[in-house]
Amino acid sequence: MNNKKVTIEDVADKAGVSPSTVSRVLNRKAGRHMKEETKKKVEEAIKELGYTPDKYAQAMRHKETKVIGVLIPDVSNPFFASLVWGIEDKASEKGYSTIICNSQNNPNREEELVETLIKEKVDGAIFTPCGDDSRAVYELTDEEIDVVFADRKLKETEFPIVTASYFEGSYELTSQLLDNGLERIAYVRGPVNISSVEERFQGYRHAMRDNGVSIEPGLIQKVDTSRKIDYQYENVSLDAGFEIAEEYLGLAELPDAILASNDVIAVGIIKALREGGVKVPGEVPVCGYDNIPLASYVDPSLTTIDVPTAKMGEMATEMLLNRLGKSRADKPVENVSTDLIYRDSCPK
Amino acid sequence: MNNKKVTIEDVADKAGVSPSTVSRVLNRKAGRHMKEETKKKVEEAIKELGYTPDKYAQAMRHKETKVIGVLIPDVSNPFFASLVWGIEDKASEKGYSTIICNSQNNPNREEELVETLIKEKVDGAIFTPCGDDSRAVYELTDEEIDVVFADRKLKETEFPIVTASYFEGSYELTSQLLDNGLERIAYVRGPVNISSVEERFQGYRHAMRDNGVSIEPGLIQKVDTSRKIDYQYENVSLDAGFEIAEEYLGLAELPDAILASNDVIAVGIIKALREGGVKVPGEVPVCGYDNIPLASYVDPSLTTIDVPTAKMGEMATEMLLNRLGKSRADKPVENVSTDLIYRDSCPK
DNA sequence: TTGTAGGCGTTATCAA
DNA sequence: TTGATAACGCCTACAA
Repeated sequence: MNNKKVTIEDVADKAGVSPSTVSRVLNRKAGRHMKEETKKKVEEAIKELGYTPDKYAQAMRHKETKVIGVLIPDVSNPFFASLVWGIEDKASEKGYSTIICNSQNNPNREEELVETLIKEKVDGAIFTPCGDDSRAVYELTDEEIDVVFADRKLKETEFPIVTASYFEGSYELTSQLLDNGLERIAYVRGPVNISSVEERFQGYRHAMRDNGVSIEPGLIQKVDTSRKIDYQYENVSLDAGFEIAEEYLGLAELPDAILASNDVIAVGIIKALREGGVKVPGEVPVCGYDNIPLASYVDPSLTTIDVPTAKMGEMATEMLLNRLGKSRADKPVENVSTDLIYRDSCPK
Repeated sequence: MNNKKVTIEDVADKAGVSPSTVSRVLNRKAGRHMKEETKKKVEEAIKELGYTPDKYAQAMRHKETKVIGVLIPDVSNPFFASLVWGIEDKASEKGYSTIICNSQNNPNREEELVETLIKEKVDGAIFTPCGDDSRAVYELTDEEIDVVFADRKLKETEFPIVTASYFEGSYELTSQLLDNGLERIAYVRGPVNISSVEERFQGYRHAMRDNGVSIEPGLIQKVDTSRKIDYQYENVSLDAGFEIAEEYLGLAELPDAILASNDVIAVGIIKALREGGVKVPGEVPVCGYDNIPLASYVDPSLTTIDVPTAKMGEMATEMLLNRLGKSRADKPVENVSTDLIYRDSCPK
C-alpha cells in the first residue's frame, strides 16, 4: 500500500498549509483558534495519506514516549500473567504501550532491566520487585520516572502501591479452621523477603495468637522458590511444596491442617500427602491462596483465597497514569479485597 | 546521581574531540583507522560520564530500533508464557528488546496490534496468529518488517516458521494406545482453524487409519476456546474439557480412551469423569499434550507429550535475527521435536 | 490565525 | 585521522 513513510510535510503540502499548522491540528490544546476550513482540509489530507506521527521523532522532541514499563518477577507465574493482562488492557485503552520485563527473581537482572527501562525512556513504571529491599527502583526515581508498585511493597519506603488485603485473607481463613476445632495448623510459606508472602503469613500468626493457640515449632516451613529459575514458574513451586510435605509426613504426628502461601505450593503438598497415603481433607485439610484456575480442578479442589489480580493490574495502571506529570498525586495506597473460597480440600 | 542526560557532545567536550569522533569510536565498523590515543580518551570520557546513546535519536537517524515485536494470543496460557520467556532470553542476549502483544484470540485486536508494532517501528516480529488466515501479517511485510512464525502456520503461505513435530507426537501416542488393544479412542480437539491443533488431530487420525481402525462418529469432539476470553487462559479450556467429557458420559458405551488437544483440556476431562464416577485410567485412560508443569501433579498424573516451548521461542528469535537486513535467508522452517511421556493416567 | 526557524541527539557525507 | 554540516520528523517560540 502507501508504503514509504508519509511525514507531516507531505500532509502540509497536500493541504496547502505549513507543517506547523498540521501539527496544531493534531495537538490542539483544548479549544484553540483556527479556521474551520483549514482544519478540515488538514484532517482530510491526514486521512487520505494515512499519516501517523512518528513516535521516535515525537519522543525526541518533547518528553513523552507513551510507553510504560512493567517489571515483574515472572510472567510464567499465572498470578503475574493476569496482573499483566490487566495492565495491558488499561494501558492500551489509554493509548500507552507496555514493555514487559521479567526479572526472573534475580535482583541483578532486575537492575539490568531497570537500565533498559531508562534507555527506553518509559514515561512510568509498574514494579513488582523480587525482594523487599530493591535499590533498583531508585535509579528510576533518580531519572524522574514515576513508579507505582503492584502486589509487593518495599521495606521502609513509601511508594505508591496497589496491593491486596493479604493479611485479612489469611486471618479469616485461619480463624475459621480454628473455629472448626483444628489447632495444630501447619504453614508453608514462601521466601522471607517478600511482603505479600509475609503478610499472608502474619495473618495466620495473628489469628493463632488472638485465639490463644500457640504454634508448635516445626509446623512452620519455608520454601525458597526464588533461588531456582525455570521457564515455567510452576515447576519450582510444585516441587518445593512436595518436598516440604514429605517432611510433615515424617513427623510423629501429622498436623491438623496445612496452609500454604499459594495454590501451587498447596498442589505440591497434596500430591505428597496422597502418595504418602494420607487422605485430604479426611486426615489433613490443605488450603492455598490466589484461586488459580486449576485450583478447582485438582482433586480435591483447593480451598483458597481469591485475589483479583487483573483488577490489581488495572488499578495500578490507572494510579500510575494519574501521577504522570503531576509532581504529587492523590491516593498513594489502594487495596483490592480478597475473598475466601471453600472447596472440598477443607471441610467447612 | 549524574542526572541530566549526557549527550554525545558532552563526551566530545570532555575528551577534547568532536562529536563525530565519538560517534566513530562507538560505531567503528570492523578495523577502522584512528589514533589509539584519541580512542582511549573518548572511551574514558564515555565511562566517566556514564554515557549511553539515545535510542530515539538513533532510531530516527538510521533505520534500526533494536526492538522486536511478539504477537501471540495470550501470555496467560502457560504454553505461550514459556515461549515468550525463550524469546526474551535470546533477544536480550543479542541486544534487542521486545514488545509483547496479546491478541486475546481476537483477529480484530490482532490487526490493531500489528498497527502498534508498525508505529513502534519494530525491526522484526515473531507471530503466533490466532487463526490460520490472518491477513494482519501482510501489513507487516508491506512495511518490510521481517516476520517469523512460531508454533502455528498460516494456510497456503510460506512464511519462515519454527514449530514442533505435532503430527508425529500424536501419531506415536495413538499408535501405542492401539498396540495396547484400545480401539474406541475419542479425541477432543481445539478450534478448527489452528494449524498446531489440526496437526495434532491429524496425527491421531492417520494412526487410526494406518492401523485399520475406523473412528466412530461422536467420539470426535471439538471445544472452541477461542470465543470466550478471560484473564486466565486456563479458565476457559478447563471448563470446555469438562463439558465435553460430560457428553461422553452420556454415551451408551464409554470410549476406550480419550485424547485431548492439550493438557488443560485433559484436566477438565478428568475432573468430569471423576465426578461421573468413572475411574481414570482404570475405565478410561486420558492423555493430553504439552506437558505443562501441573501435568505431573494432577491425580492421576497426565500422560502427555512434551513440547520444548522455550526452546522454540529461542529458535524463532534466532531465525528472525538472522534474517534482519538480509533480503532472504537460509532455513525457512525448523521443527523442535516432541517427546512422549507416559504417566499414570494411561497404562503402558 | 498561520508561517518561519531552530533544535532535540545521532550519524553519514564530505572536506580539511 | 578528524571536524563541520546536514538531515532524520516533529514541535514550539516567535514573527508576521
